[in-house]
Amino acid sequence: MNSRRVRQAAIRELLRSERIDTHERLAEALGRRGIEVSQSTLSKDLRELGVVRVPRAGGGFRYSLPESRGAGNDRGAFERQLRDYVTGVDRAGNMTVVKTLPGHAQTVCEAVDRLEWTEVMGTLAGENTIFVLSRSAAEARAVARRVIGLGGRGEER
Amino acid sequence: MNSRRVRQAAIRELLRSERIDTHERLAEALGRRGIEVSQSTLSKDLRELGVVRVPRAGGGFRYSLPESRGAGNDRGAFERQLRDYVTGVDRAGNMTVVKTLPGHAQTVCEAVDRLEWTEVMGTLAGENTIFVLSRSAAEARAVARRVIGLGGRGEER
DNA sequence: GCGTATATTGAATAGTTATTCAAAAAAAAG
DNA sequence: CTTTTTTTTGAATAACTATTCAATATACGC
Repeated sequence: MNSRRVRQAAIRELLRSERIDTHERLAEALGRRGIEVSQSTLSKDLRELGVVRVPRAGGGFRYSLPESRGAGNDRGAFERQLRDYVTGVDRAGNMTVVKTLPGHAQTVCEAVDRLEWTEVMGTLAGENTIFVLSRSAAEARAVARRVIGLGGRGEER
Repeated sequence: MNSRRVRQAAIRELLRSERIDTHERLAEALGRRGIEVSQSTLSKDLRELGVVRVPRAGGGFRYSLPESRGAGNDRGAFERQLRDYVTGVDRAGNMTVVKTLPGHAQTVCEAVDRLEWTEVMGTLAGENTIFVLSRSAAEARAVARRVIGLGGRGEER
């Protein structure tokens, strides 16, 4: 049959472009594209596609495809990591402090490194905190702004 | 309080060493280590740790930590990908055909490349199929054996 | 074509996970 | 130490996802 592959292709496309968090919403989104499908079938589809439901920093979830990690410099993926794992941003002098979900500092740190922002001199990751060193306070402010811009909710408490 | 962090550390350790697929089993495993905890608390813990439930090739699931991908040549990670995504292995002459979950061929292919097995001359990935070219049938047989050895048929851990 | 094997599907249901809410524990403030 | 505030926790429950099973559709062999 054909519709299965067609549907799974549509699912891939959708998950890449939209934030979807339940089978039901996925079914709705597919419906808008003229593809009617039941929740149980979606469950099977998602398993086959290896789709995973990742908790997002701000609460809620998002389905995520296992991206075939290309050359390893996929800017979008790094930014997504910031968006998903960063819980707060603060700054002191030329140092930016980025807080992440526990256990994710290493990952996010790596992402920051790979983004190769000019304002970043170096980084250091702990358990759930990253120190980002800049040459000046102005640059650090820029770093904080960039992180917040990606959705890493700035300044808490 | 303290027990929360202790528990989450234990969870990390457990998920790295054991194949766990439900909160309930996780609670049991923790119980064996003297840590009593409810399902609802585990739900919160797993969210905070960013743990994800990945579908396994042979059926079933496995909780997985978001590994901080190190230098990008983590042998264990590559082998895990084979174990999790490969659904079948076959061979024809000096060509090994590896079947994967739909959409995972690229990923698995990358992993095979990075493992740098001497018997592998080159690889080519489609949608859910990989062709692995070897210099001889004997080598191809070796490749197939290695893949199967990693559980390329949905094994136990 | 026809019959048979295989695959796909959804409704119902079973199984799992997330959230709510109130209690209790810790931490902070006085 | 006492009061107040914040955090952590589990029971109950809501929400969501996986599986079963029977129906239907498709591919296959003849």
